[in-house]
Amino acid sequence: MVGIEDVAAAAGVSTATVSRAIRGLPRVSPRTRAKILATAKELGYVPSSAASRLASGKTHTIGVLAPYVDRWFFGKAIAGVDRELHGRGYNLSLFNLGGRTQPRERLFSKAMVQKQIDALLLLCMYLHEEEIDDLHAIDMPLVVVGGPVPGLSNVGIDDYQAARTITEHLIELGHRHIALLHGQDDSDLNFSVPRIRVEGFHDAVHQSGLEFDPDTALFGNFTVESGVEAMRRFLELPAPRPTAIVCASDEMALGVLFEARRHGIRIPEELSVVGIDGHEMGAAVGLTTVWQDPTAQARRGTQMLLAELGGDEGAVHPEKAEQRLIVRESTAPPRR
Amino acid sequence: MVGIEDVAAAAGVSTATVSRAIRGLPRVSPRTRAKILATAKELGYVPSSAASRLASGKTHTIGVLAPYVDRWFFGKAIAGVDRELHGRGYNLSLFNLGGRTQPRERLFSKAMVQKQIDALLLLCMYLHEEEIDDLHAIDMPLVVVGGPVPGLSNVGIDDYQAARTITEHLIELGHRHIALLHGQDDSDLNFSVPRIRVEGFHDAVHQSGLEFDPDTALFGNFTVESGVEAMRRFLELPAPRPTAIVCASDEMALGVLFEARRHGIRIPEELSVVGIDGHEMGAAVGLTTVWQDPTAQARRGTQMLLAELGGDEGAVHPEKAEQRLIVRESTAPPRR
DNA sequence: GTGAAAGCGCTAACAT
DNA sequence: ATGTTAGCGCTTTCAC
Repeated sequence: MVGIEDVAAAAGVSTATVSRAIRGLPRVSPRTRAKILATAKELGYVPSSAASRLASGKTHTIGVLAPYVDRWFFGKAIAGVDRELHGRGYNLSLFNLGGRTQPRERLFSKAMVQKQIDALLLLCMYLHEEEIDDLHAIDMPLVVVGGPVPGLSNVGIDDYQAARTITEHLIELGHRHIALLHGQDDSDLNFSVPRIRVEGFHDAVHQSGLEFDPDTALFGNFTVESGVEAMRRFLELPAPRPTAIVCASDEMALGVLFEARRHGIRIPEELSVVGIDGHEMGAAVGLTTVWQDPTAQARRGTQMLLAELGGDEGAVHPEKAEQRLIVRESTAPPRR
Repeated sequence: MVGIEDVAAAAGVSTATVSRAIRGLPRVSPRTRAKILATAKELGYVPSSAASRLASGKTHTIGVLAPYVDRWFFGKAIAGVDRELHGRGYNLSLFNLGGRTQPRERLFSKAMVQKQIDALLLLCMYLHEEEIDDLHAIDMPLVVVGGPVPGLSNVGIDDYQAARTITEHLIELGHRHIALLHGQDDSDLNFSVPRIRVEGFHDAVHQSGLEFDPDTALFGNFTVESGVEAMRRFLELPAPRPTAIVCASDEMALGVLFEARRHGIRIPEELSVVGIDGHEMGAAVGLTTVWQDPTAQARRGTQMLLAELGGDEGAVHPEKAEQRLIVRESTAPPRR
């Protein structure tokens, strides 16, 4: 295996100079640098990242902690991190804590994360109290993308406003009896996104002088399947049923839409359905939603991390992301 | 920072013993091991992965090379790798070559991959000739999950058979005029999955004595959006239009379904639609398909990699994955 | 602008 | 079962 010494010898310089030249550091004359780069290429030299990590203390790796990778928001976000890292010589290390039910190790301050990465990007997820504590104890640039985590900087949309916006859209159309399909699970006190969206919904309803019938609160877990099931339960509700459903995510809204069609319920004539997220399939089926861009959010978060690593203190800071109401064909005034 | 020497000193043993104890190697008495583990915990010792990598030459990291992370197959597969690695002390490093159009570096034999990982799991993708060559030159356990790459072991379904199966299902129902929506792009000679699926389709058609009208060959890129667009083009076809469409992926089939409904075309009465993959949303909308499980495939591939790293020579080998025709409500005999 | 040399914190022989 | 020690291949002062 050709090492830095071989290159140094072949180029007639010291290893120190080779190191500087390869990394593009100053204090190397153009001629020397050119010569070194040429011989390095000729010899097929590839620096040992292990040695470099040990000597420099930098891993040139960003860790991404995500609860899932095969769900819309997370897949998009990871793609964003990747795109931002790609070409900058940084690696992306993916960490997964497993779902919220499975037993999971406390790994924040542990080996898995510690010393393996230079910075951490956390995708919104279910967190236990102690995990949040661990997070605060981590001594490296850290940003969360998605829902806010108390005390940590995050890049994401205003979920409260998103829920209000979409609910008010329905109210403006004339709906007075609105059902809610949310992903709130009372055990998940620390996953704030579902809760915040629910709050936005309730506030919009109440401040419009309407009432919310608790019996029309449906539960899901943010998947299409849970939307399908929720719709089945909705159909068992006693008449008069709500004329609209606010879903806490597009994926659940899609499930609702699909199941509604299956039962011959015409959307939006008989039932208005809205979601939040801006899932691509929503566009294909005409789902009214509040759009957001997880990829862009993750890119922004990654940029902050990189800037902070580059010595730009304070580069990591909270930042609200773009969101936009997109009215399509799943909403209309109620018939009654 | 507390290092191995601190632990050794505090426990009254040598660093070598600490190393063995921590890694669970034999030749350490239970008492000693217990004592070492205790003091290590007490001191908050965390091994430096950089030092360990340098000294051992092992990175304990598996690289995953994927063209996308935010698409169904890839998200599921990455999740599978992660799940298999999780708990085994292995890290997952995600590499992305960028789409097929963007300029991309040749990174297989380069720094990004070399010396950063112990093994590579490749997710089926568009590969240039020279990239395949690079792949063959890589000196580490390597497996591909998904479509086959010439000369490399892969875990995946029989795409040819999947396409035949789904096409023959239509033929058995009585369809004689079948359109095809594929993802084949003639420039992508080396991404075999689209091509193989197309072959399966053609063979099924021809061997049933039917003819395929080239004008009913629609192109897409495996996304829902491209399915939507393809359906628009389908509707512009002169009558008599095909009575069924075979889509090379469920995502495209979903797009077709959505757009068909938008135009008031009743599925399956007026048009039968089939896909391949087993996408969750397919179940929700009643899409007939050939199901496969990318997560399981990736887990299997990862297991092979890990076994090979564990000294189990020949652990990596080609293996066909499970696939199954699932008939739902998007297919029926043609009306005419 | 360049070189010499001392680590970085482990692991792996080998010795005991 | 445990200790000794020589690296692993870079980076980084500090001299020159």
